[in-house]
Amino acid sequence: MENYYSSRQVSERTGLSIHTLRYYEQVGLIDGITRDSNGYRQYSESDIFWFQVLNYFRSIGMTIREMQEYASFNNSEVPTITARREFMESYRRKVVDQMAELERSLDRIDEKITFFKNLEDSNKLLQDK
Amino acid sequence: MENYYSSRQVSERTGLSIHTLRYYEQVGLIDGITRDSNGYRQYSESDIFWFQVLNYFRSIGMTIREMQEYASFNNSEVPTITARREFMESYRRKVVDQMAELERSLDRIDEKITFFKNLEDSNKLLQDK
DNA sequence: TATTGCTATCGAGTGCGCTCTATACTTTAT
DNA sequence: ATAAAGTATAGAGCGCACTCGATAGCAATA
Repeated sequence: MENYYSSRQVSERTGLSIHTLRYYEQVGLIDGITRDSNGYRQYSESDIFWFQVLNYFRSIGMTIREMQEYASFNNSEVPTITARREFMESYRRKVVDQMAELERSLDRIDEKITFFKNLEDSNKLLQDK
Repeated sequence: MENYYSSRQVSERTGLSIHTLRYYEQVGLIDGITRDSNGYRQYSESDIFWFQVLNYFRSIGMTIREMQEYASFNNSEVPTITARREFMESYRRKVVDQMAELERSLDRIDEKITFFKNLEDSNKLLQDK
């Protein structure tokens, strides 16, 4: 009595394109998808849930490679909650690093803007003479 | 009495690879580079200065397209200081937007981490019983 | 029954920003 | 004189994350 869903339905429920669903399968982000007698994919509820997780990861800027690492916890025998938390904490640090990098860029942009403002001011002074 | 520099020299002084120098020329980020009798490029001091500006832009995450827009000020007749300042202010806003996006990601990551921590805590409680 | 529409696979194409390869000519060092 | 090193062009390749196209089988509707 399990419900199955077509590619189209999963695409609509996850916001991922049908092509992306298959692409994620191809790169090993999801497996074990059942097929009907015609070879059509039958996605389960838990497949949809997993795609939603992947979509969440995508939305926070995670790379495919990083998702693959996370996905490997699914096939693991050992307890994975802690591993998952640590993975997220590690990813959090990457995001913090990215923000710091942007912060540095921002400072350098501000210097540039100040530089141009000073130029504009000197030009104005020249014209006032 | 102008000094000229070879690709290699410019590469060393700017930190850009020789291939990147030519690539930047190819996509129109720099032009008017003189050649010697054998067709070898002779970069001027101002070419080097411009490459350093481009490298700065690259370091703050600017795309080639954005650099091209900025480069167009070089060939402009009208006063460009103000245009350049406004361009940088506009780019500044993009960077601020990117930071806000990362900030949102960070919040969502923290939720996830909290979720896992709660799971770990309940597991611990179960084991203590 | 015919047409439309959904699904399948495989492989190519896209956009970004390089990066590298192949081939050929020139310059410099031994 | 020869070999090594530098420069030139044109075009291919790369890594990422899709995205699209071609072709074909299967399904639902008029």
